[in-house]
Amino acid sequence: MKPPAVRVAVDLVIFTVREGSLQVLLIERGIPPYQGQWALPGGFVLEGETLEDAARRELQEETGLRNIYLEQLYTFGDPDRDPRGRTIAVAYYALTPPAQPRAATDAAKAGWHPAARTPKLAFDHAQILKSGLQRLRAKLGYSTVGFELLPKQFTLSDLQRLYEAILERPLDKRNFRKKILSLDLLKPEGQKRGAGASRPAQLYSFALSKMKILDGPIV
Amino acid sequence: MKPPAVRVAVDLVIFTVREGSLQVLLIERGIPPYQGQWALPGGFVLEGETLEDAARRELQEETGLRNIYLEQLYTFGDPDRDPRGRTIAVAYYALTPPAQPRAATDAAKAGWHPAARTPKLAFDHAQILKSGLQRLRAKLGYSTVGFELLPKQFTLSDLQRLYEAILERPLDKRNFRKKILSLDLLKPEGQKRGAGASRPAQLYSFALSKMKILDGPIV
DNA sequence: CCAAAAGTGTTGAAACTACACCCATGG
DNA sequence: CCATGGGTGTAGTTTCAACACTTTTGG
Repeated sequence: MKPPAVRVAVDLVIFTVREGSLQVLLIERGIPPYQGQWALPGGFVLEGETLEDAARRELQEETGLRNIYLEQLYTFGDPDRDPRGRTIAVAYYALTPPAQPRAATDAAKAGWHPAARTPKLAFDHAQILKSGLQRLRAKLGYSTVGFELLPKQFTLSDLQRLYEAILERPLDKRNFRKKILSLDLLKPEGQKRGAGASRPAQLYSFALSKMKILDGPIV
Repeated sequence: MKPPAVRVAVDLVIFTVREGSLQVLLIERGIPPYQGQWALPGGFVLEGETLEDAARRELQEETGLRNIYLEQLYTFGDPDRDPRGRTIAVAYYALTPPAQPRAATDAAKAGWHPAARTPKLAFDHAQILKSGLQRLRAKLGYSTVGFELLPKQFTLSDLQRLYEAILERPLDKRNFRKKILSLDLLKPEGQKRGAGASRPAQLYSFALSKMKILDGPIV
């Protein structure tokens, strides 16, 4: 028996935190199969491209996002996951600060949806999204991935709200701040956040340029 | 540009702990490319097969091992990773108690090698092995994967030696035993291990049928 | 002066680390 | 009786969880 030829796609679980909830970018499919249904952005791996190259190209083509955090998640290869024929999907997840996704090149609608309550998804994308969620939540607890969802400058309250939105549980303010500051990962900047009638908050930026796996738990 | 057809392989990082060290199963390649070099066992995914099916089939064909712990690791897809043409490899890792690998069906030599010092490996298998090692070490710390490397009955010293072999550092005997027993994962069996001129050790078996992610760290 | 969010310490409980001796057995 | 590995407890330290009031600002 000789190896069958297979198509290989990359699918992207792109997360952001907006309006107090974790959201995921979905595309409304313009063509069959699953025409009119929502799906994760993705596309086929081309000749001469690494898997990560393909993921970054799709990211750029479908959303305009570039230079954001990207990590391979899992590979889905059930023989009947795509009605058009054998296709395996290498899933990646990506994290971005809140941003307006550019319309996809093929004019399909793209938009943010709460990750906990999406519309019905095409293919096995519900399962892919679920793994993305699991991974993000787990990694939030022992790495600095969370910082990839914030703009360059942010307050400790911003960071805490982000953790609370993703983990879907409240965190103790004093303990959270103590823990984060003790990690020595943040550089204080100038004051701001005069927004609203309240005391302005210290702005910080992330001291590291790359995601880091920590020795102990954050939360 | 239309999607190119690609071949999809599964490669297996099969670990065991033997003679006090973590070892990995390697096959000596009988055919080009990399003829005569050592490689991870693996093979192509066939029609109608899920990825995990393919991995279990290869496991069985190449080593005779069945029903052992198997988990997807990472997918490697660099365009030039196989000189024969575009091939992506979905890597799995597997854990087995010490066992004699059956000769592979194609009569290639198969054998255990210390995971820390293997001969030069074919393809990008050194990189695949490295991810397998990383994952195993990480997962040892917060899950029960370690138990998959032991026979049905074992002593606490067996378990501790296993942890020490994989992590390559000594652990405190009293703290280790306290921690493991407090997890309430082990069922005591009848005495034994009269082997040698020393006090016989309590035998235990693993109380769970599946690998479990724990709430806190083991080590 | 009021509303809103920022900022700040302490205390009791739990978990972790380091550490040394006696026990049961076979030869 | 000796060598070998099995088995056991405590004390000091660190980490964690719970908890409430004061500060700064804009309106």
